[in-house]
Amino acid sequence: MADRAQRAERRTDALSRERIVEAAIEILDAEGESALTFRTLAARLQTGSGAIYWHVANKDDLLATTTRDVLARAMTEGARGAEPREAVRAIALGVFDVIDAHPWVGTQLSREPWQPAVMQILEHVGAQLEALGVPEREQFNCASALVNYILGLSGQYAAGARLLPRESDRSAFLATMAERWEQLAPAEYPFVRRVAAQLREHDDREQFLAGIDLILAGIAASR
Amino acid sequence: MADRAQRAERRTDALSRERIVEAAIEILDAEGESALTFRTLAARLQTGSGAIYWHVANKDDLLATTTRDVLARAMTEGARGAEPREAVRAIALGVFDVIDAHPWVGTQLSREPWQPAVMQILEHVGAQLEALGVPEREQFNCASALVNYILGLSGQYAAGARLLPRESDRSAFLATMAERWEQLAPAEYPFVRRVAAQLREHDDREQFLAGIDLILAGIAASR
DNA sequence: ACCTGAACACCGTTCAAGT
DNA sequence: ACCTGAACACCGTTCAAGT
Repeated sequence: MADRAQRAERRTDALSRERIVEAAIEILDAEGESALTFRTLAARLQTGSGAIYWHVANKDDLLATTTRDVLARAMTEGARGAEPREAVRAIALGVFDVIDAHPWVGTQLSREPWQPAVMQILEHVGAQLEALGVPEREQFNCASALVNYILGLSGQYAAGARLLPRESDRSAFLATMAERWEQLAPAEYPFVRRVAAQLREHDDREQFLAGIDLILAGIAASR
Repeated sequence: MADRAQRAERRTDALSRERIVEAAIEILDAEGESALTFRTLAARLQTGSGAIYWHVANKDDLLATTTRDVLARAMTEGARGAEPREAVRAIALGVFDVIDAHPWVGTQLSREPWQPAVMQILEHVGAQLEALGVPEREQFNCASALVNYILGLSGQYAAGARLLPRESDRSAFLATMAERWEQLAPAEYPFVRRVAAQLREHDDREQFLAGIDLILAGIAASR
């Protein structure tokens, strides 16, 4: 009996890849990318920093796994059943919402090429193209365009969140940016100055979706 | 006379923002992103690492400047005169070629939001939209779609180059990737497995351009 | 005003030593 | 087999001291 209780307790306490990844996600969400170190992680798991290396290869491995895990949840939810155009929009919005909730995912997605998380997005987007009537030999280009657009926005959005003071909101950030745009040299930046007002009022999510729709329209047009 | 000669010599030796940025670009090009530290930079400039801080604010400042400088050369070249669709393609290809030649630029572009280098791309792309007949209130969305797509590909391409052994070429890298795609679980990755063969043969530059054309077609279609 | 370079406060990663 | 934690080889950045 004492034996069993002890074993059960041991098991709860035991380090594992899953527990490490879970703790890493918690730190990333609560305190941001810069707060995740092997020392803080070891402290939270009440172990030595070297112990972590028994379960994960290195920091890149750890970050790729956290990213894939968080993204996988969003990927399985949306995009079931729906009409293909709607499915693509749902996948894209799923990714957007994950990055809105966990900006560090956006950073991570553009750090390693063709990492598992990116493959998931590529697969789910690509799976819709057949139903959209895209010829086989153009499917790769179309999927690549959609994925690269999604990754590009992810990166910029995450970068914005990274330099956002924790309390301040996105609209204040956009207002500051818009002001900076308006102060650019008129001769060099006529276009940027013209759209500065739109930056202030714009909704990131809507603009993101507008880009997806543009690519979908392009796919439909060049079919 | 002696005085003048000395002054001239001093000037050549003197540290300056320009010389620092120039040396940083040389290191980045020759040895990659990980080789650029304030210590290697100071050694190459034959000075102390602290001296660099007199001329640049910090490493982010330095990297943002190197990125803007390298990109600015490409930006001013292409895209003059031409028909607006061609101009957009020329701008995009200009960015692609810069990143092909200096992969670290791709990494850098997605690290800070709306940095000078990104503003340059946005301005040049946006300036073509009026001529393309895009209504004012949609110009921001269209420019954003094009820029985010360009940045997304930049990031992936640079990430690929980062883990490429220095001697090996891109096609070997693609072959390895294609093999890995073919070994993914059939049930989970049917689409990716189907396009794996295309990955092996595909041309990055052409695929990049195909994406630009897709967005341009979408812009034309939803006009 | 500009430069030097040691010092500070960190990192990721390794590894001998423990259990 | 798994964990500990000191040690190693780095970083970016600061700053007293020099010229």
